[in-house]
Amino acid sequence: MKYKISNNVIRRLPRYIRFLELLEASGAVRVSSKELGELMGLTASQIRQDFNCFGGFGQQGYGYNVQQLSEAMSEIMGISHERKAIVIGAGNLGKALIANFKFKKYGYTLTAAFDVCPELVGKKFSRTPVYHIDKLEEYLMKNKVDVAALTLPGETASGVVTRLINSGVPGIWNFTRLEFPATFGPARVENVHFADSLLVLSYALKEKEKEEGGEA
Amino acid sequence: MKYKISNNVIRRLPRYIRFLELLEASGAVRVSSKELGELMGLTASQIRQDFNCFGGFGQQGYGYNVQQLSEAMSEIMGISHERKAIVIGAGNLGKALIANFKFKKYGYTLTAAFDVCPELVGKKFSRTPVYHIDKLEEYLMKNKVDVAALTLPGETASGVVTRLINSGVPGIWNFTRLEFPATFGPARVENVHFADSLLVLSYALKEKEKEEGGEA
DNA sequence: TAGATTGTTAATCGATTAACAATC
DNA sequence: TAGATTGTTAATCGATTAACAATC
Repeated sequence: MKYKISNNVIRRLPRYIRFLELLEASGAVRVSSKELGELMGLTASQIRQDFNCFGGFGQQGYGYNVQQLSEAMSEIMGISHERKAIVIGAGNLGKALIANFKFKKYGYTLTAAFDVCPELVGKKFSRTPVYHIDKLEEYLMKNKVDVAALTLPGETASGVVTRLINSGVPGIWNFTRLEFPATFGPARVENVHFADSLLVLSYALKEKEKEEGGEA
Repeated sequence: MKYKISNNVIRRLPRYIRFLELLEASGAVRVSSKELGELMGLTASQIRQDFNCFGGFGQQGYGYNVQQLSEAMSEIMGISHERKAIVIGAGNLGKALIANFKFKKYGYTLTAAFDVCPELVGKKFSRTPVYHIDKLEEYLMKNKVDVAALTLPGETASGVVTRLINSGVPGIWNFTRLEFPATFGPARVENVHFADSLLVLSYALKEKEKEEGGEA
């Protein structure tokens, strides 16, 4: 169970969790790798290989217990670590995270937001207080923070990342147009680039149009 | 130049574009696969292989012209198709897209937003009018739409997708908690799941902690 | 020309799929 | 027990890397 798990596998795990929760919600108690594969568009073989990176969750002749498997996957992703998050930048995207993102569901408590805008500082959104970004170090000194979500303009992001790392924040969830390396000094970074996915969609549309043009 | 390009390559292209634009902005005129590889954390070999899926953009002994290459990549992604987009759901995330996302930069014009909320319907955000979702079919009848961004609650997303597809919208940019297949009937779908990336970050943090624990 | 770097072929590596014995 | 389905090994496939001749 303990060597290096490939990145491909890791990135499939959250997807497994989502589908398993869906199954759970629909009342399914057990699922076979074949059924799950059909649902998710994967081969049964791949699913079994993926799961067996972490040990045997199934039972021959039966399949997998949906709830048990779902919990095991969540556990592997570290959902029970009781982590703390902050949001930096309380613009629309920051507010979207504050108001709608289910931090709790993924093991996080959102403890604060930061912004420069005087109209926002001092307010609360969905019970999350907004502090001035100048108070960042002070806050980090007093409060453990595992992940900072960057929802601020790209121009200012670079400096903020330096400050976060200097204050020992280990996780950066980056929504800005900048990209930081996955391992950035002592920190771990996840970059989310909306534009990338829109471009991939554009490409798919182009391909589709070509196919249709070709057929006609 | 014309067979099937692998998904891995396609998903790397937007990233190439981003780094090339960065280089361009920094005033670089030429770049070698070696330099670009060091910048992006890829091998020079892989970069040359990727580019050569689409034909020879470089020049032996010289490298690649940054601007030319960047434009060629953008072109491959179909950036010049002059596409139209709408946003469905004008909550925080919808507003974030409307206000901050550079649709133009990626070849899109954002033409409308839709919502159910009476406080929003009839208003404009950053020059984008918000219509009632009941008017969706009417709007789609009169206006070509290539991509609909779904920034509404998951509960209502499924029905909206059916309506979009019935009205012939070919592209779905899905930000809800639901997941649709990449090819969903005649439509092409890109799913964006914030939670997936946060979980991957959680996993990375867990690994980091384990390493540090191990060393100590 | 000599040096650099591409485009491209060949080699390697890793990931996915297939197969099947183990076993519930 | 017979049937189903896992866990796991072996085979295949595809993606990445290495190598090098072509050429700017």
